[in-house]
Amino acid sequence: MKHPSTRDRILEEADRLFYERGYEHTAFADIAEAVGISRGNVTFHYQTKDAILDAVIDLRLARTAALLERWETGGEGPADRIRSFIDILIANRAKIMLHGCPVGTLCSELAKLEHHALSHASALFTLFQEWLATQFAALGLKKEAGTLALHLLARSQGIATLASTFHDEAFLREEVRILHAWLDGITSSPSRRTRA
Amino acid sequence: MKHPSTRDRILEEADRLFYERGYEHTAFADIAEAVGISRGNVTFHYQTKDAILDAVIDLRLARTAALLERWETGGEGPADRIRSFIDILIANRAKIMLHGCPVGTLCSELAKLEHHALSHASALFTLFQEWLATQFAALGLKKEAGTLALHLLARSQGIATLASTFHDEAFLREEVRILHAWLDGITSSPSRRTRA
DNA sequence: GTCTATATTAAGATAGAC
DNA sequence: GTCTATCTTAATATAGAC
Repeated sequence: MKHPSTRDRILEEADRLFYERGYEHTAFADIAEAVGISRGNVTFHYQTKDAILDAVIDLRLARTAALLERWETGGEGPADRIRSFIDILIANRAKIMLHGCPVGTLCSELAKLEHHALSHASALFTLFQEWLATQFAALGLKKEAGTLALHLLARSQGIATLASTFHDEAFLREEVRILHAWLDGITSSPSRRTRA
Repeated sequence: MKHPSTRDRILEEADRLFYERGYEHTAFADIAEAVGISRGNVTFHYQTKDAILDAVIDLRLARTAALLERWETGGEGPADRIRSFIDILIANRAKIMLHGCPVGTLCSELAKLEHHALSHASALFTLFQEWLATQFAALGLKKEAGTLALHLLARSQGIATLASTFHDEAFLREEVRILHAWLDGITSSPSRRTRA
């Protein structure tokens, strides 16, 4: 890790730039400049831009899986694990207010481009969804676990979209508070869970 | 309206293409082809692409204002007006599942581009927000009206984002059902409104 | 108002020297 | 592995004929 390869540094900068500027708006030259190498060197390591995108998605998938595994093996119960998910909005609020959610904005862009990598990128959502569904099931909500997981994903997405549009931290914090209240309502009174 | 000017036809096709393909991914040539004129003719009517974008946003603002006014002068009360807003997700589901929300996806793209038109485009959100806040205030929720309006906007955004990522109509319909239940909960028991 | 032709810039991608 | 140089394509935008 002390001496990352040029290939890894390209991947790292591409990951950041695709998030900050979007996939299409990021040029080979931008990546090369960020790494401090020539354009030709970038194409030596990754022949096409699509190849970089695929590698970036794989990197994000691996990091997401590792994050979820850390949360899974953590000492807290399923409710606290779901709270960890909700609190990403707070932990990453600075970047979210500038660039939105890295998963949602990538999927939205790829959907508009009708890019074949959309199904690859949407696996990021699926990772979160399945993990969240596992937590809801562990709370005794096995039947609605998948629906609740998608619902929470959608709520997070909407918060990120509006927070980045208005660069509004107060809104983001208020919505996170409401999400925690929603979760509390689910864990304490299961019969009312579909109301929210 | 029977004989729209070339300028209006350019605007109409640009509006559609910016929604379907995104702003940056739409070229002058695409607009010209859709209208059935030459590229040079497009630039005769709109000198720059940014000028087209500004005109498209103005068009959307005018149409949104007209829509909200129709709902406002309609016979139903504030709760039914909010239901009209929620039901756009159903009415426009085919396009939403393909291209997402026209407001949210435009604002997300412009935020990534750091485009100066973002503040112009975000006025679309503000139109909806202020109108929704008026309805919530009319329901006797004057104090929380602004927060509730933003909350509902965020919920709609999240639904549109996931619906377009997964092209999933069942998810969209289920989430609309949950939104209606949320609204019912607010109108019937105000003390629990911030829970959802 | 509409067209063709063109200037200019930038991007993705390739070839070959070192 | 890294660079410079170049090919090719496509995009915004302009100029000028009709």
